[in-house]
Amino acid sequence: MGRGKIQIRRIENATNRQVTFSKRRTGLLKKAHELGILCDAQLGLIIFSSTGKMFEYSNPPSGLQMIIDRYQKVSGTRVEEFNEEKIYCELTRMKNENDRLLASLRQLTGEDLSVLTMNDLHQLEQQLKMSVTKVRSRKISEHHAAAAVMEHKFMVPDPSMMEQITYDFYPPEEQVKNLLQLSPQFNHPFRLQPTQPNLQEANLQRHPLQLWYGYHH
Amino acid sequence: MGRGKIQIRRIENATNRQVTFSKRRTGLLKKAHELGILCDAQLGLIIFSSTGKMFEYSNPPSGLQMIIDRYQKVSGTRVEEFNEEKIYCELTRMKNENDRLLASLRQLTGEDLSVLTMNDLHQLEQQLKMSVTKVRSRKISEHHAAAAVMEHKFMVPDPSMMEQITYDFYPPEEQVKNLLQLSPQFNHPFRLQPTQPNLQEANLQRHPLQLWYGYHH
DNA sequence: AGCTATTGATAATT
DNA sequence: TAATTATCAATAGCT
Repeated sequence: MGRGKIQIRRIENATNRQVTFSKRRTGLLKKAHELGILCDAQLGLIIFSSTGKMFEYSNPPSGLQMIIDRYQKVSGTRVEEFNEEKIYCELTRMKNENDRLLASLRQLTGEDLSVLTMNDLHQLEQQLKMSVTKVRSRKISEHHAAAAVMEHKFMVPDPSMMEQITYDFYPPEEQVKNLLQLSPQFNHPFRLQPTQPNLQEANLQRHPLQLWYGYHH
Repeated sequence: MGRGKIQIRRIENATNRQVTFSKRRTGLLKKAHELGILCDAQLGLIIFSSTGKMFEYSNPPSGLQMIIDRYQKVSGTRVEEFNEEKIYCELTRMKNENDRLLASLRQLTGEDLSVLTMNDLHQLEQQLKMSVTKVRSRKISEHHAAAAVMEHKFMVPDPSMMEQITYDFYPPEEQVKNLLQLSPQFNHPFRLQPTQPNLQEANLQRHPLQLWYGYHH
């Protein structure tokens, strides 16, 4: 229903996900509203975004709470007591997942290699070399794509340009910096130590329930 | 959205109303489902037809009751329920942290470079080169430490050994494998796709309360 | 936030 | 009721 068909699966790009969420949420609320009006139905809708923000809809004259009450009566399985233990288990599981990911990152950045055996180090080095290969390959693709845009056509690689291109791909050693301490405007995911907390959820930051610690500064 | 435009007002013809209700209800549920998947949102929907029949939807893995509970916590003002909402926020925050870490990993492994600009790619490549340097440095330290243990003393580097050492540090290309698909016994943190779930928390695995999903397979 | 090319949903009809 | 299809509506990709 747009410029191209999409697969119904989680949108990985956070920006796209947010934009799509906003658009489709609006569309969904409109559809819900229309259904209630057209067919004289009573309906309630609750949405929690991935950032924890809540949206709700209910068609007048009944409020969402009234619809929920009606639902509770019909379903009759009101769980009075929320199982907090399950949430804590989920938090624990996610924290461990986080720890694993962080340990992986620190190995891939060479920040912490303490637990690795000699054989692990061998394999890690190979992994890194493979990554470099992929990055270089991607750079070449990007370069060609950019060139195509500039020239409004795809360029046939010109041998006379290769030296310059090669030079571009391998900046002088003077440009080598610790990528974990990049300039503030550089804020891509592989930056491990952001200078500020994630402000997308300022409301959450105001209540920093720190159940665990160790990698949030 | 059909053979003709319609006004959004109650459909007086009962048959038409019922048919439209059925069609639009299906469409609404589909839209809700898609929104949940695409944008990683948690949502619940309750519909009562004009004849009193109830329909509901909630996106897995959380049930409608759980979403209602969460709604009650947010909309309600009871203090004892405030802490639970903070836990939800913490879960959300941690999930986003997880997303960031995973994105970083995929960049460091070259698995997903799609969002990076040419400049980012430059910096990422430098980061990877630096990692390789650190890994090699670590390997040398390890080698010396091992040698010291073997000889019960620290060895002074012997120029005649350096060739052999160097060879050890750079295995033949035939040994280069995809480190993300290592043998089962290799279970170090930088392995991104374990063949089995982390069994360190077997007790938690028995209660897999999956509040969200999208990157656990 | 706006703009369209496209896909998706559905009102009318069979 | 279900299937078909001409139309309208929603929205994906871009700017």
